[in-house]
Amino acid sequence: MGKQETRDRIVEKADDLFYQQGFEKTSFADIADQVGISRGNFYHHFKSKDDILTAVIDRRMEKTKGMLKDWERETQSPAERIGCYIQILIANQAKIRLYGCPVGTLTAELSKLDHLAQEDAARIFTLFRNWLKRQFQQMGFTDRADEHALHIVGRSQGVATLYQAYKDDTYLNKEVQDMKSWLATLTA
Amino acid sequence: MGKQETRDRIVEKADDLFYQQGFEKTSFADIADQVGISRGNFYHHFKSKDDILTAVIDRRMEKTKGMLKDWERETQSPAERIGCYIQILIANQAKIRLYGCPVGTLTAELSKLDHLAQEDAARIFTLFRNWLKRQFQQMGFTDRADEHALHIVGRSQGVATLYQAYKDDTYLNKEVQDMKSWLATLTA
DNA sequence: TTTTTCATAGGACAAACGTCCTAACCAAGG
DNA sequence: CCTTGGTTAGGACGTTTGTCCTATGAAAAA
Repeated sequence: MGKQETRDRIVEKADDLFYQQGFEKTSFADIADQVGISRGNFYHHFKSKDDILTAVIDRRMEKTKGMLKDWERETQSPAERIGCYIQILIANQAKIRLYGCPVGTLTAELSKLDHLAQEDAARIFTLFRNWLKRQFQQMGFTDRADEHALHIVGRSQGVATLYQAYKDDTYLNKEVQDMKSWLATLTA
Repeated sequence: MGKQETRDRIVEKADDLFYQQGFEKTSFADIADQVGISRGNFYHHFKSKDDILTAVIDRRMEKTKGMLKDWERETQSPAERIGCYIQILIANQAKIRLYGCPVGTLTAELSKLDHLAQEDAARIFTLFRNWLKRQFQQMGFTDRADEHALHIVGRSQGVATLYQAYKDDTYLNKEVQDMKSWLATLTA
């Protein structure tokens, strides 16, 4: 197997495990089991666990960029695009129920560990933030575009956290609806 | 030193460390160093690490109950009491900046670990939820009291998460103000 | 004073951790 | 064919983990 392929599979499985178990809890043995390679072989691809974390964050960045591009292609208006963002809570409902928001839980964990990569993880938030900001700007909100962007990112985070805690579908749907109403009244 | 005193000091320090570093990351050695006792001595007070976690959650429950009682004593109206809750974000600003919300981050971590105590941790949320619900009921919201309670708990969570990620004081203040405005329009 | 109780220290224990080394393997190039 | 380059498996390493055992010391009970 080529080097790149193995590397990609390591990053993919590490990504899943970091999300499902947390970074600290996930060991090389866990990742090796999932990928199907030996423990010692890791250091031919990554020089440390932190190195894998960096690769995982890069991967999430790229995947997020791709998703945002997809949304732009699939929609007609900026308001509709913001709707796509709000809708992730529903689209990823099953995973959020178990593991929370991948971005929020990782930044929180890395922040506690005082890990250097915390800022990198927060950049995924920034990706959404700036993209949403652009949508609000296109809607005509020149001054408060960034403020609105942060607002719905924050609210989504809160909903994800509480949904993970309570696993209450009614709450999730209600809040998603509420955010969409907020967006609608903003437009009007 | 009496048994109860040592036990209390262990729980107190463990509480801090679980908050600051996370449960998984915190070892017996960490706690022992903070308390100033030997590692082996732990098992005279707790039979496992999970046992300490249970004690820490109990402690947080009691402290939360005390805080809610304080708020009831210090205030005149239910709306003012809800204001106290919103204000925690400001009161605990310095800690939230570094470690996030103690309740939200713990439940998220335990949920990923598939830990039995996850439900116990979520009960601290319920403490706030039911208390807020009662305040909303006293304000006259009979039907939507619980809904409103969950709403502001969720929003606070989101603000805490994003504040921990960005450490942006302007955002924090803006969102706190926004929640207070929401409360005010609800009253009107 | 002698005896008993019990909180404590310190180390043993196996397992797991991240890291590193080396020998075997296999495909491509000569 | 043989040689080379790089991917791989497997295990060694020192450390740290949660857990447990035992001897010590001091205070309380006799």
